[in-house]
Order: sequence, then structure tokens, then C-alpha cells
Amino acid sequence: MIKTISDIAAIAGVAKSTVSRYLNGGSVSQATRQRIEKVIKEHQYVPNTFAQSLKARKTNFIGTVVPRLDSFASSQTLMGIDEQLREANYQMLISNTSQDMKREIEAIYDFARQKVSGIILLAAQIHDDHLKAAEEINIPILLLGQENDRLHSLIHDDYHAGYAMGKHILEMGHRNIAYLGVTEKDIAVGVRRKEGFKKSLEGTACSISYYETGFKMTDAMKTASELLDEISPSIIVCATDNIALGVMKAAYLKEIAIPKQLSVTGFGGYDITEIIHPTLTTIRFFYKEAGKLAAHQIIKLVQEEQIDPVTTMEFELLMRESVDKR
Amino acid sequence: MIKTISDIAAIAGVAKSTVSRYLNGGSVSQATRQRIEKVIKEHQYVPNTFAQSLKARKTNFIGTVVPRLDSFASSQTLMGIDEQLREANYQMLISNTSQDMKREIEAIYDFARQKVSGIILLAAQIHDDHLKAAEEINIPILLLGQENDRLHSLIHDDYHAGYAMGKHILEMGHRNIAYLGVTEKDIAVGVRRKEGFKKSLEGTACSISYYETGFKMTDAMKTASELLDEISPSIIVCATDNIALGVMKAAYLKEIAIPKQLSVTGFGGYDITEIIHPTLTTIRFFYKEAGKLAAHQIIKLVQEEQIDPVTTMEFELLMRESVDKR
DNA sequence: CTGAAAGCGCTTACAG
DNA sequence: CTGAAAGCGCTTACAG
Repeated sequence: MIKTISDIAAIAGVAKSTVSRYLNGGSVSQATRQRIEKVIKEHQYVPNTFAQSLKARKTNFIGTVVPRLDSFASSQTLMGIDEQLREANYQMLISNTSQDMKREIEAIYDFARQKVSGIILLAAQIHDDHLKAAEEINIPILLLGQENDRLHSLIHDDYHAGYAMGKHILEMGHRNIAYLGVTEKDIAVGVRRKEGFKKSLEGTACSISYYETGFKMTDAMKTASELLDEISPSIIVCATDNIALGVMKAAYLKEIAIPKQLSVTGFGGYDITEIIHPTLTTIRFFYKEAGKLAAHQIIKLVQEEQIDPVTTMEFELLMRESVDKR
Repeated sequence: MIKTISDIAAIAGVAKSTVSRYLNGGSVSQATRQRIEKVIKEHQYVPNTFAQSLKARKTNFIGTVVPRLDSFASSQTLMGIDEQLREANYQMLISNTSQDMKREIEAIYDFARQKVSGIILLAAQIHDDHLKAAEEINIPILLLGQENDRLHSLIHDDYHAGYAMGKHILEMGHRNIAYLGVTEKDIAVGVRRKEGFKKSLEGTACSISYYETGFKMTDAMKTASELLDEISPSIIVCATDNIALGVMKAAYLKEIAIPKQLSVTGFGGYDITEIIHPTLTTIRFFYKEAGKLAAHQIIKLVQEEQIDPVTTMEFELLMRESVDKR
């Protein structure tokens, strides 16, 4: 178990600088290359990452800032990131910020201090503080799920997803519509998804009213309950699957039959939407794939290669039971 | 941004060894202590963790091995661990093994190589390879969710949870029972939960049949579908909430009304069980709290303090709509 | 292609 | 209480 680079060098009968060169792809003759290789194999030598990092001032860490761990989207995304990073011999570091913006900023600085090579930032809202931190630390950052002029961004196609959903429910004959969205501070979910939806309705003779609620099922349940006391739409289009789940619960408690009396749709494509009854019409986003791509991209950034300023992921409309024909 | 310990020492007019001593709580006079403190504050100096780790041969990393990221239990547990670790100035490292045992073992060795101070191991099955790895690396390990003689363990009270569930459904008048469990390779979920349940039924005149399925909702759905073709229990007791969700789906597809014609129960206490209709009777485990406690315990182990070989968490029976009185 | 030396930023005996 | 020196395990110019 006493394996430093010096040990290996001694055993192989070369200088440690030669071993180092071998390790880092420097010029080493065939003969010595083979000798070193053999010794390393035999002794299962693995370089000490700290010593390496100390010199290189760089690590094989990629920091990932996530607002939460307990959501379908987060989990899938993280799994994708982790998988790809592992393959490229990077180690994912996670900082869960519990949706606290201060902690997001802190997390960025913390990662910088830990000398991560790159950062993947998942955040619902981007403020000047994020941008300031991003500039100060001088480490590549990839923004995932939101778009920003000053950061490389990888996004889901929220706008067209919203548009597709709008067109679909129009086709299904709905004209009396409620949209249950979230705060506009969240550009992707709160603004773009809604904008696309709005666009699809342009020039149609629909009655459409917009409401806002929180991201939690319980919040959505409460808002939906009030909404349904006020108006009687034929459909409630929800900005996320979680919200849709809350709406379904509220409807159930009011003995409103879905989809007979009320149709419901979501966005996300969570597993559970296929298991519940009725199954939920929704938009499937490719979270895991996005995670993988994000890993790819941040590595490119780390290696100072070029990537597009904005990359947009696909989506898929899942037509299921929760929308009735009108 | 040029702040090494030497810089600080120079500015404060002392030797860097003195600054180091200050940092590590060594003996430093009041006067110099204050001078150093001031300089550090002013320059926002933060020691380079790699240099520290290189000397100390130890890090502030705690590795966590998880079989998956996308489950309620995992997410909650990880959030608990992370929260507590952060508070104690440790950084959580996650290795997702995608339920692949080989990768679990690899992960343990990888963590050792990265010089983590301790490891929290979440695994459905413990084999000799785990134990061997645990011994070889010579780093404290805490086993979470399973019990093992040779490892410090933190477990949920699966046995008594099973027992409590059994007693409850007996009270509700059920006598014609099916138990839908999982592989016995998973001691906690597959064996102990079932054993406790069995025990509660001892001496009663129940008809009880045992079935086995996978952890996924879709697997459970399929198994339940077959089961319901064979027998007609008044209740299906499921080893996890996910399985219960699959059973509910299968029943729905067969137009079997829950709970009127068939009662269902789960274990876990996932959020969704409260939102679906009917709400699911289940056992709530305290995953997040377990994560926090695990973090506490691994830190103690790292600091070479004593902890109990086995710690058992509480649980709570949630009586809801999915169980009908017979 | 190869080796000796310096240095990355810290800590730890050892003197004083 | 304080400082000078050695060393943690590696990498990187610089000679040769």
C-alpha cells in the first residue's frame, strides 16, 4: 500500500518525472513506457488526486447546483449528468440549495474554492448575483433548464411545448380554458411555456383565464379548489405535472369527474402520470438526456472547446386519458 | 486573489507555521491571534483544501453510495445527509450505482482512492464483497437501511412496521390476505418487513398467500394482474408504496374498485400516496431524518468516537382510504 | 527521450 | 508562544 510516484519510479528504475510524463502523455520511449506500465499495473498504482490538483490547480470535479433533490426532473437530470461524467472520468459534486437563492450563490463560490473544473447550474431564476458570481470565479458554467444571454445554456423547448399543448387541446375541442401557471420569475416554466401556449390560441375564439400557483402539489390543490369555485372551464392546463396532480386531487374532492366534467393536462412526463387514473396528458421532456448532454458540454467548456451558446432539447406530446373530446 | 498562507503570514508579520497553528487551533498568543484573524477576514482567505488534504491524508469528503437517485426514499435520505454534512463542514460525494453491485464495490474503492473520510452505504443487498472492501479500505463505513453484524448500521424498523401493518388490517377485519413482497436478498424489505407481518398473523385464522415482484411500479402491475386472476383476496399488502401503486393500477384496469372490492396497503409514506385517490394506507418511514442521523454518526465514526452498532429509526402507521372495513 | 530541481499550499515535529 | 525547515505526492520547465 506504499505507492507514490517515487515508489513506482524506483521500482521501474526511472526518475519520477518520467513516470509523471508517462501518466500525462508526455514523450517517453517505447521501452521505458512498457516498463512503467508494467510496474503500475502490478502495484495497482493510482496517482494521488490531491497532489495532482495542488499542482494543476484544477480537479476532475464538476460541481452541480440543484434547487432540490426530490423531484422527478432533478433526479433524472442528475442521473444523466453523473453517468456521462463518470464515463469521462469526472466526479460529480452536488450542492443542494433547497430553493434558496443565497445558497445557490454560496454554492457557486464554494465550488470555486474547491477548484472544480466546471459548474452545471440548475436554477429556477437567474439574478445578477448569479451572473456576478459566474464572472468572478472564472470557471466555465453551463446553465441547465434556463436561458441566459451571458451564460451557455441548455434548455428544454418550453415555448414550443406550450404551443403544442395549446394546439392539441384546441383540436380536442376545448374553448373554455383555464391555465394554471407559476411565477414569471421562472422564465422557462413561468414565461416561455405560457407564451407558447398563448401563441397557439391566437386568433381563436377561446375564453381563457390565467392563474398562478406554487410548484407543490398541495399549493396547486388549494389554488385549483378556489379556481373551480369561481369558474367552470372545460379544461385546466397546468404548467407542471405536479400541479396537474394537485388539480386532479382538488377535482376529486369536489366530486368533479376527470375527464368527463373537467379535462387536465401537465408538463414534464413524470413516471407517475402513467400510473394514476386517469392517465395524464402531458409533455414529456428528456431530463436524463439533457443531463448527459450537459455533462458533455461542460466538459467541452472545461477543455476550452466551443459549444453553441444555446442548445434546445426536444419534447414529446403524450396524449392520454385526462383530456376528453368536447 | 493571491492568497496563500504565506501571503497572510507576510501581511500579518508572522511565520506561516503560526498562521497554520491559528487555523488548526494550536497555541497562539492573544495578540498574534487577533492580528492573524484580522488579516484573514480582510482578505477573505480560505485555505486550499488540496494542500491540506495532501498533508493530512484526509479530506472533508463523505462518500455516499446510493443504488439509485430517482426514488422518494433515496432523495429524502440524501437531502438529510447533505444538510447535516454541510452543517458540520463536510462535503457529500455521491456515487450512483444504478443498482449494479459491481459498481457499488467499485464506488467504495473509488471513494477510498479519493481519500474520503467516511462512507455512507445505501445498498439493498450486502455481500461478502462489500464486507471485504469495507475492511480493505480502512475507512469508517456506515450502513444505512440494512443491518449487518460487521458494519455499523442505521435501519428503519422494518420488522415492527410489518407487524403494525398486520395488526391494523386484522383490526379492519381482513382475513383473506395476499402479501406482495420483494426478493429475500433484500433483508430489510424482503425479509424483515415480511417476518414482522407474518408474526402479527400468528394464531389467527387467516388465509394468507405470499407473492414476489420487483421494485418497479410496472413490474408490480404485471404481478398483481396475474395474482388477481388466480385469487380474490380482500386485501393486498404490498412491501413498498411503489408496488401498491402498481397494484392499484392493475385493479383499476380490471375494474376492481379500491377499497370496496379490494383493499391495498404500502410501506414508505411517499408524498404521492396522499394525493392519489383513494389515498393509500401505508407506513411512513423517516428517510430524511435517517439521512441526518447517518451524517451525524459517520462524523462520529470519523472522529473515532463510539456509536451503537445498530440504531433503529421510528415509523408511523398512516391509516387512510385504501383499506375498507370488512 | 530522460533526470534533477523547484515548487504547488499546507502541516508538523523540532528548536529556541 | 514562535519560526525555520522538511515533507505530503505530484508536475513542469530546464538542461542534457
